[in-house]
Amino acid sequence: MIDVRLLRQDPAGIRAALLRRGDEAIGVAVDEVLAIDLRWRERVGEVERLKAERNAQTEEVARRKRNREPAEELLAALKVSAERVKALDSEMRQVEEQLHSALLRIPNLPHAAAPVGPAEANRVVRTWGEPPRFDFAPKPHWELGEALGALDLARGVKISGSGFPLFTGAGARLVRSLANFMLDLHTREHGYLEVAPPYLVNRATLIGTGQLPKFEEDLYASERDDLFLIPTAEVPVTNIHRGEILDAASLPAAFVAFTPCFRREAGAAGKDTRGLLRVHQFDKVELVRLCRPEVSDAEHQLLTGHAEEVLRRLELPYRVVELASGDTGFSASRTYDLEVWAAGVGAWLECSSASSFTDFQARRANIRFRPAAGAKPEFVHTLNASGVAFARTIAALLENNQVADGSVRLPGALVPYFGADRLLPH
RNA sequence: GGCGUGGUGGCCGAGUGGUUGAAGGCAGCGGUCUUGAAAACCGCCAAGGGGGUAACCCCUUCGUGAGUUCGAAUCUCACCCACGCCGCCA
Repeated sequence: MIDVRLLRQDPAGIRAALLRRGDEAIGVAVDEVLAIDLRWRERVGEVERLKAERNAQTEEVARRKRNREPAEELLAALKVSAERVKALDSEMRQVEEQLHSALLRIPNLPHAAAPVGPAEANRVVRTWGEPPRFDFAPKPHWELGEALGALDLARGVKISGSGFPLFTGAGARLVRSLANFMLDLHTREHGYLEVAPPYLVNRATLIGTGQLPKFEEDLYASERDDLFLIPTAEVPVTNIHRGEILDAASLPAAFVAFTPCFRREAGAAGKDTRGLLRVHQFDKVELVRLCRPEVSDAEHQLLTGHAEEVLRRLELPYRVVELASGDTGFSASRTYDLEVWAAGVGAWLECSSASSFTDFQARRANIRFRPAAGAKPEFVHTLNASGVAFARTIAALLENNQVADGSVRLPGALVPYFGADRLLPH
């Protein structure tokens, strides 16, 4: 949620900044917020003056009752003004509700340093590693996975439908190895606290991180309970401290969680959906940080580095892409995508998104900290990054490390977790 | 699912329908004392919003919403949540 006071102070500037996202509808939404805010402020003054008057008269009644003085004529007048207050107050609260719900639909301000424009303006900021060369035609991961007995997509379809991969044998073990490898790296070397959060969350939680109210159709829901399957661990983990005032000494707070992620991918049908490229359920190790506002840019770089380290240890060539304003997600201010090279499909696959949310989520989720003892609470800044998502990483691992004999080599970092240095065909 | 108990400030915990934004305690902050610290004692300590250059003034908030009343933390109703017991179950 953006700060409505900033919007009041500099409507033109905020509007222009938001329009860097390239969506004209945002301008309309901003104008709507400004109009509602104006209406709200017109009413607040009047209602509060009326209430102050009523409160004073009510106190006078109390005083007279105590002194056993008559108060009949006051009581009659108060009956009338009480009705009036009630009417105006409920009208004002309605406007307030409108303002709040309109504000929840305004995206975050793009970071000043982010490139401006649509996805085509995304900028590659660095590249690591060399794409492997083959003296044969490298196969895509879905062929490799089937041949290795690691992936059974057809039966995943039977059980649940397209986009629900079934990992088997060495594939399932690879999933488990990756989870342990990443969790160990982030907890032992990067200082994260491991958490195992709920996978079903309520509306307040999803509003906190920004998935609701605007993107309900992207979520799987258990309607009877009004609960939703998490699209990412960012959602439950960022909400751990929702509604709390944190001690400054506890910042930065750093959490890591291994969870499945569930995405309906409504509207994405047919695009890059072969094999593991775009699925409805995938596993992910997620990093979440809460910090003081003044260090959030530095925290963002640090966090991105933590995610990159996973790919380096897995010896996967990758590039870091800074998203342009128009391609940055609703809640994010600035995002670096990590894209891993996959030799079989011959493409860069997004396997992590490292974002800074400034105070946008903190404001929605009401996560604050006290800068010093006795000082006013302030909103924290929130950040998160995948560290990293499994499905596409597995695709890249299989495709990049395939050998002519049909086996797949594993990077040294995974060997102790997997218990072997390669996957062998059946 | 059934029955029961309960939701009050950063935390614990009082609270007869009328100076209760809310006793008391803990934590925190400032001070006295002390070489320093601890202890003891004294004082200050909620959040959000509107207005004002400022001092400051005003409004709201005791799970949420509605109701009764001139006035609700307190009374009524509905809902939500937590805990306990029973039932079902990994």
